[in-house]
Amino acid sequence: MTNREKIKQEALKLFAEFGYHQTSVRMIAKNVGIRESAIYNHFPSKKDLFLELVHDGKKRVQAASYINEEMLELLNNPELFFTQFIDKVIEVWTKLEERMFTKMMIQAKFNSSVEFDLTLNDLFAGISNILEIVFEELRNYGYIKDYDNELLSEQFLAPLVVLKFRFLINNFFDKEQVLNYARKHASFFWEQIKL
Amino acid sequence: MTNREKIKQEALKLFAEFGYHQTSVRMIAKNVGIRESAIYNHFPSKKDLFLELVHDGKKRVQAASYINEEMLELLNNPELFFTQFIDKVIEVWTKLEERMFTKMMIQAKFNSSVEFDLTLNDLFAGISNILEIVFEELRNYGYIKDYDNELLSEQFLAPLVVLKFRFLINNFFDKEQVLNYARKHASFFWEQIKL
DNA sequence: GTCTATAAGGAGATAGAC
DNA sequence: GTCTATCTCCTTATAGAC
Repeated sequence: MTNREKIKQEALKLFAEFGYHQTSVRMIAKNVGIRESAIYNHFPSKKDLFLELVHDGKKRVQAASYINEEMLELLNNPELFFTQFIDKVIEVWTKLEERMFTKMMIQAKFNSSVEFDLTLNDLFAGISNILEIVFEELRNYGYIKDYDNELLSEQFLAPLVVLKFRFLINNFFDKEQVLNYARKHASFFWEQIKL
Repeated sequence: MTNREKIKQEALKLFAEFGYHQTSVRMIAKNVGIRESAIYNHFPSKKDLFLELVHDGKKRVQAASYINEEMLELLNNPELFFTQFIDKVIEVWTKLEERMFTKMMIQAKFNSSVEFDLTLNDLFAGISNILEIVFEELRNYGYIKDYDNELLSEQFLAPLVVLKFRFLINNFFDKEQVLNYARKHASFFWEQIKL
């Protein structure tokens, strides 16, 4: 791993834990094992380093896949589909890099310090889009009651978003516990909307 | 208004907007119209000032009432009850002081900088407790399906929490729009759980 | 590419006059 | 209680040797 990559890795870790402003270039350098000034050989400024992390994370978030071919074929068994979908979402969300990125993003969003081109909605857009397609299909099959796709998507997602925020803040989570919680909510949701 | 009160007012405003660390004692003093050193006549340190704001906010949150006698009598008309309950919650949540305090809290919680004695759950404990009582009553009356009170409470609350986070981040909201969104979700929720 | 040294400025906090 | 002046430390960033 090059020093440039190490810098990005440590920066993400520290930005996520302490926030952008509370993380100094000195801290990043120390964690990498180089001097502060060496960082400026790779990035013109602290802000540019941050923006590159945002850019990387944005691409990763947009590329994240919460669904595959096999799962789409499970749509005729919605309960099973949702179980697998939830597992996939939690699997992606609990990856260390994803957690650090989201935490860094949310902190930056809350205090209007650094401007950057990624909204909170962008973080959940991938899942929302899939959900709306899924509900459309389920409705066509006559499996669910007739509600607005967007409303259904928000209702399904909200408890998961709250769950995610909670474990990001606590900086600790038991993956099994998170999974159980998410499955319970998905199961409740399905019970409500099924025909 | 005394200078001490002014200091607290401006500090809350700035901590909410920029976060604890990104707000300097100098900024607070400037907004009040005094010199930095004068602040130390009222508070031994920046941290103490912050902790006093947390203490005040905590008391306010714990004292917040989302329900009254008349509303409890509406429990035999749950749909109307939930409409009024939602209106009350949004009314409390959209108050300037409440918004600033919550935003300050969440920022402080996300970057584990200052330690203080208030969890994110505390912020929503008041509403959760009422909801669990409400669901207990509604079940006794035979109005709703038999689900765990805690699960129902979380499902009801989650979309509202997400809504709150969203408008805190955007720092702007149209109260009518927020109300419509909240009512729509409450109405959906009621449709699902009613017998 | 990394180092040492340093600049320039902002931070929290204090001393002492009024 | 507020002021001016100041201390000490930490910040981002740069210059120039190796």
